[in-house]
Amino acid sequence: MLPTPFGALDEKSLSQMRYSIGDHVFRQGDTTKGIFFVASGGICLTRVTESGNSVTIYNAQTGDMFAEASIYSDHYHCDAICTAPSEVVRISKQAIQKQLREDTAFSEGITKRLAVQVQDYRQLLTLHALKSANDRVLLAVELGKLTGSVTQFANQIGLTKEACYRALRDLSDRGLLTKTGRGRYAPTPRSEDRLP
Amino acid sequence: MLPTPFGALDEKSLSQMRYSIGDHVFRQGDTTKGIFFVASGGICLTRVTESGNSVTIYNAQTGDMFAEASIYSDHYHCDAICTAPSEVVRISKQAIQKQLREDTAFSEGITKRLAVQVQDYRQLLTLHALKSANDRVLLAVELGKLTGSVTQFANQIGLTKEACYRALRDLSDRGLLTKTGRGRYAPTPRSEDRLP
DNA sequence: ATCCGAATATGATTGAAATCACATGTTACC
DNA sequence: GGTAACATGTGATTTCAATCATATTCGGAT
Repeated sequence: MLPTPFGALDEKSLSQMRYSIGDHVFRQGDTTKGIFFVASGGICLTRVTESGNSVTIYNAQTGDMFAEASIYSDHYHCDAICTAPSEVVRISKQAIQKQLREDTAFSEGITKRLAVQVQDYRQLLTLHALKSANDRVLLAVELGKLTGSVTQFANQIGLTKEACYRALRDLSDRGLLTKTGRGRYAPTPRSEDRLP
Repeated sequence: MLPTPFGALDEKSLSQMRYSIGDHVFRQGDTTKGIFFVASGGICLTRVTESGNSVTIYNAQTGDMFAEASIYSDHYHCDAICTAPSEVVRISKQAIQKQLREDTAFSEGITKRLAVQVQDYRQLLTLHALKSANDRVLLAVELGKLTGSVTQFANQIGLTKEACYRALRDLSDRGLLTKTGRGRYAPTPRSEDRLP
């Protein structure tokens, strides 16, 4: 089932697609055909900068949507690349625009989604503003950003994987993080949280 | 003046407030009263994570708005703390909700504003992802970010002012930028742009 | 007119992350 | 079972931005 408010849309405005690792869902510059929902798998949104660097701007996992803002622009501004065998639902742009005009609840839902996205980006920017690798990694882990691989995590927070591993080890040594498995780390609960 | 489309709102739905350093604009858990515009000063949004740490999620400066998503939730999910003597305009939640229902242009304006912000934040994130000071400064100048003081510019793009001055000089020496005055730099037109 | 604070600008030093290199572990696939 | 691809993890070295220091210029207040 699609997340609110997209459940209100007609079946005809949806297309089920399947992708393999490395497949492009769309490319930077393509004309916008709609927005997407990851039924299963993972789609990574990356943008190639002028200097040739590829930066991850969002890592959509099962249950996530992506390219929501494309309703308001003519072309995609990033690449969407499949990182795991995926089932993706494409929601037609025309259908969304029609529903926006005719259904106020739908319109409200869209606005809420965008507001949340703005919050997420502000959070990411705040993260990138931290200069120390330790500070950055600690905050990112506490915000729950370390879900997949450390490599992806490192890319998302703007560090090399090596710097990331080192920071994770250092923070674990200092007791600020707890290593819960190979490549798995969690924040160590603060003393205030424990009962006396 | 408030950014579009908030100018459409009645004067009665706005409250001008003044805060000193350390004052709370609102607290995590407070019932939502509206969204905010920083007329001058600075407001820091912090959140207490599950592990008990207090983390900064956004640092709103003069001209920024914050807590937009609170229109759609009953309680604020972070603290808003004043970091510099500030003038803040509170925009009533009820007034916004009323306007959203009754004024389609206003509703569309909100949505477009959020969509534009999403694009802007993506651009800023792309900028921050560049590791080299030269690359970052060059791209930022090309994007027209250097309008006010170099000090502000440096802060915006996540570099120290010293690193910024050095990059500006280096890029000028290499001919990629042109110094147009004290603290003023502009991109050197590429050869493709000049007529033969 | 002059005093003060902030911005501009640059030089010297240091420190931390990038880079390079490499070993091991894990998973998927033939 | 073998191997290819990739993730995890760490050590050694280099690079480059942060930091510290200092001089000059500009604008606003007295």
